[in-house]
Amino acid sequence: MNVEKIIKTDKQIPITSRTIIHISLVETKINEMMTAALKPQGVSLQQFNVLRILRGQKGKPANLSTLNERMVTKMSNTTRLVDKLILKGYVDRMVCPSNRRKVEINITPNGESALQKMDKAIKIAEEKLLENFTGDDLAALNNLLDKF
Amino acid sequence: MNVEKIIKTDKQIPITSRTIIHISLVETKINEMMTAALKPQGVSLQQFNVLRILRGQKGKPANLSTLNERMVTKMSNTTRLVDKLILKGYVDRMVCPSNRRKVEINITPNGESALQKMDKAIKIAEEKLLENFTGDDLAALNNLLDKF
DNA sequence: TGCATACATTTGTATATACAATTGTTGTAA
DNA sequence: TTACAACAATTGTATATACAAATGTATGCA
Repeated sequence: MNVEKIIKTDKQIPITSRTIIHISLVETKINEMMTAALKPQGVSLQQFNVLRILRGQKGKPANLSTLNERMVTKMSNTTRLVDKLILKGYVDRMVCPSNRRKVEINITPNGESALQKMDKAIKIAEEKLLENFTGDDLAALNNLLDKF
Repeated sequence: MNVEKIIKTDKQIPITSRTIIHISLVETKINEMMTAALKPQGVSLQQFNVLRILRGQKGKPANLSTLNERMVTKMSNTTRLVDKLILKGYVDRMVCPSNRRKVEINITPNGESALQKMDKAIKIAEEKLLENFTGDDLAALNNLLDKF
């Protein structure tokens, strides 16, 4: 991790920036590894997250606002994200009968079994990412991140 | 920060994922605040980083590979990033006379003064982001992030 | 009933990014 | 010298994302 190198390029960068830059670098690394892990399944990280949320619904359909609330994405993208999952046959979408403004999104059996494969790949990637951490480290890290 | 809410949506998400998701959420928050801070100056976070690197060169021109090495971006984007900074008059680019495959990129006086305004805006955003952190917290956080 | 307003989602458009292929330049070995 | 590989940057294309505007639906109220 080359934080120091970046900081040192410009003496006028304040020390507090180090943390900010460091987080950004770590996040980039995480993103790259997760994306690579999901590549064989042909889904993006965001698509994977949608599938996980849907599984957590346990059959109860989710509408777009719910998905959006639990994700890190903007509303306009959620529509297109779901579009792509439909194309892959991993979810289906229908107009909510009780309120036709809403849509109901469900994970398909096909989606569930694909998700299981993704879980395995993600788990391996995570173990690799976190190999230097003890349980206490992780707890401490979470506590610190909560301060943001 | 709504990490728990996300985790709880799907019981099958392993505990270690909490940290990973948490970092991603924090990074998103940082990104949003920094982007908002830079908006009045009309530059993206990436463009700001290029300008900082160029300032650190102290007049010595940087070529694209150098910029790229110190950034979190892919090569193909660096070209277009610099294109935009040229349009704004913040940097200039010329073919390197000693090796015509390379280019030399410099920050302009115009760019330097714009960068000073950006520094101020970023500093304010950072202080807001880090208001709950002590110096020890920041040191601990950096140490933990180094384990990635 | 009719109309304004709020809600849920979608679409349009500009910009950003990733990845692969391409261009132009240099170094080097037959 | 020429042919070929390596290098540095750029371009093409597909996909992703942000933001604003538009669509269709429901609700409240005169």
